[in-house]
Amino acid sequence: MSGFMDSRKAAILRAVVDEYVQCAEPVGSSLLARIAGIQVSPATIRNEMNLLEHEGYLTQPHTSAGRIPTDKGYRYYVDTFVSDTNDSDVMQFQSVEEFFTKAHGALAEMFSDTSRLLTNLTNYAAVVTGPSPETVLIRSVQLISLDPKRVLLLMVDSKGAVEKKTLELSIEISESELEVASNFLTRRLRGVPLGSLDEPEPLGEPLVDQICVLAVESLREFQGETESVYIEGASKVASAFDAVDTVRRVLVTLEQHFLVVSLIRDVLSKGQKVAIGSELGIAPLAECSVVVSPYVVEGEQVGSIGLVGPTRMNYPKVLAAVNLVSAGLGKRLSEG
Amino acid sequence: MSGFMDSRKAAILRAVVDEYVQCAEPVGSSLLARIAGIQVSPATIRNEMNLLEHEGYLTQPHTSAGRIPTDKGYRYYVDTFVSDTNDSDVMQFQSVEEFFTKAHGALAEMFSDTSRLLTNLTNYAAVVTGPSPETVLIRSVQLISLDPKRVLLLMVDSKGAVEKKTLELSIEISESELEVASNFLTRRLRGVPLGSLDEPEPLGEPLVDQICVLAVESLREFQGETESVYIEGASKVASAFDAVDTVRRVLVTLEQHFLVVSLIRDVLSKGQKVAIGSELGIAPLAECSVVVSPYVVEGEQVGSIGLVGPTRMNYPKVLAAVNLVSAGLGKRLSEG
DNA sequence: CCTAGCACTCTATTCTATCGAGTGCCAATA
DNA sequence: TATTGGCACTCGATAGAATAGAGTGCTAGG
Repeated sequence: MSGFMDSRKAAILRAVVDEYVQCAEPVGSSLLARIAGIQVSPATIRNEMNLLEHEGYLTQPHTSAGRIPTDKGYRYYVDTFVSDTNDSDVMQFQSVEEFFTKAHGALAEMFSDTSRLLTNLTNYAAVVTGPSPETVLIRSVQLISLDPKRVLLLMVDSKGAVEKKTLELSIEISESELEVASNFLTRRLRGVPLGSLDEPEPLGEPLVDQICVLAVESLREFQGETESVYIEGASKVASAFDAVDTVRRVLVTLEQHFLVVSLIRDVLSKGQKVAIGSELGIAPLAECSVVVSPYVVEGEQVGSIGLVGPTRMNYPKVLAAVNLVSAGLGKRLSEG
Repeated sequence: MSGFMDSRKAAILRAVVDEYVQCAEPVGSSLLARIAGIQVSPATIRNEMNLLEHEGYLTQPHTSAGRIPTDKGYRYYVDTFVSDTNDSDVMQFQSVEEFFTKAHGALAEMFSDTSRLLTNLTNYAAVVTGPSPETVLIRSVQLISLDPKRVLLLMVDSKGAVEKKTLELSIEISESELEVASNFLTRRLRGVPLGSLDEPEPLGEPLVDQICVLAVESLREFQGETESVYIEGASKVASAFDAVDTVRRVLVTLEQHFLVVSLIRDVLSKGQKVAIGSELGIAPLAECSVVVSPYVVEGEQVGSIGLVGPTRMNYPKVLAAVNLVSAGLGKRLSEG
């Protein structure tokens, strides 16, 4: 067992992945001999494939079938043959470019539209996570009277997102007092990260102070809510697998947003952009791969986009799409 | 052919639907004779079922199988046996009640949480449509300075929803001028329906007037964006059908939000709460039924909720759930 | 080191036979 | 006249056997 990957073995592995991704059927030695740029006989290819199987890169569904890649096989393929540079074809590039120049509107729509764009580009499920609360700064705080005992708290953050909440008061408060409180809060909290809010010093006016305390309390709650996730492409999942069981399992998993978010976070924290099958550590997603990319706004990484498809996916194309969309989103958000 | 539905035939039809909804298998005469409260022999039941088939209420998958209901059969069942009153069981009622008393937060989250509630109650896909722009009144308009030449326009509407847009100015404007404009716009536009905005009379200050015109223009654009749809429960669709093709078709259709919205609108406009299979007039949803209910806020019907499941669904339970949730949502929105 | 040849394995397909659920019809019955 | 037991019939579902073919591993010879 020469547990070592010479260039011919690598070429064969590559060809198996390419072929299987395209046709979804186990690929045999004779097919490879015909197709690939490998000028050796099927018998030689069989020998190599045998080695590749023993080393864990390929597997056989059954004795008399061709080979399909294992997760380890995909991993080698991705690490060796898929470049992370944006060498995508021009058509895609243009459509993405166009999308981001035309796109405007609220942040939430921006994210969900981006998610839809990515799912349509790739035909797999797309995930876009909004900015995490640590990177969000408070820009403005407004208090708007709904009726004498209820006030709407509005917060605008540094990314232009708006959060709101209704405050219930035990006592009545006048519009002018609200204005004082609004101004005080905005002046005091502008530029403060949403993640690190402390109590404001009292102003001396009991009514205003009371509402300020209430407001800061509520602002803290926004911390959790700014964690937003946009997942699109359920129908693509149904197209990607032919066992309805698998479809169900994957969709159920994707509906647990926190799970998807932490999954993406985990992949990124390992410095990876791709995670394959068992690498995900989530049983229902054993047949899935995830491709992720953070996006950068004004030099700062604020969120990430991801893609969930079958392990048997076109990695080069998907990686290019994810890179492109994350770059586009970052650029767009830096401008607006 | 006595093309007339006596009470025994109706009872048999009812039993077929009940049984088929529960077991998903064609039901035969002997099973019915055992189960149902019908005290006649299988032979008699066969005769009745034969009639029901010829009249279009039942059908046979193949000669030697039991019967399953047709769309017409389901329709008769719903019209005859399913009451539209809220006689749901107490457990459900409590959990829904609890949800709506605890629920708070932004309108968008309210809707998507409601959609999730309904999909979890019923195990089918849920749709919640937000208020249509005609019924929305402006409550407050705020202008917030981002930098000297850019201003964030915020609008709060009568339902507590917030819309925002960044305005790009050709000239610089001071914070105090912004405050004047904010106050003017709020005073002038409070209570005006978003659907019918006209130009404000000029105030005399050119800078302020210019930004007011710009703001009103932008407010008009919000009209389209307040039309919101929240669809949840893709994984439930995957569980409801066992043909992956059907799952794919249904999911693709549900992703076309405008289609779903107009579907619900159509059903409601006919004064119906249930539409079954072919009645929907949408080929990919031939195997689906839709249950809808408008919800009422402060006496006015502002939106609707809907449910999409297989024709073979538990209509009484689903109708109760939809009614309950729509009532809860309406009540909650009337308060907040 | 490569490759042609060959025996072998195992799936997928086809065909047949059989089983059994459920029917429609008819004659008997209350 | 309405109901029912009896019965022949239909047809899908299941199982078994035979076949074809794809692809393999191994070996021996270039």
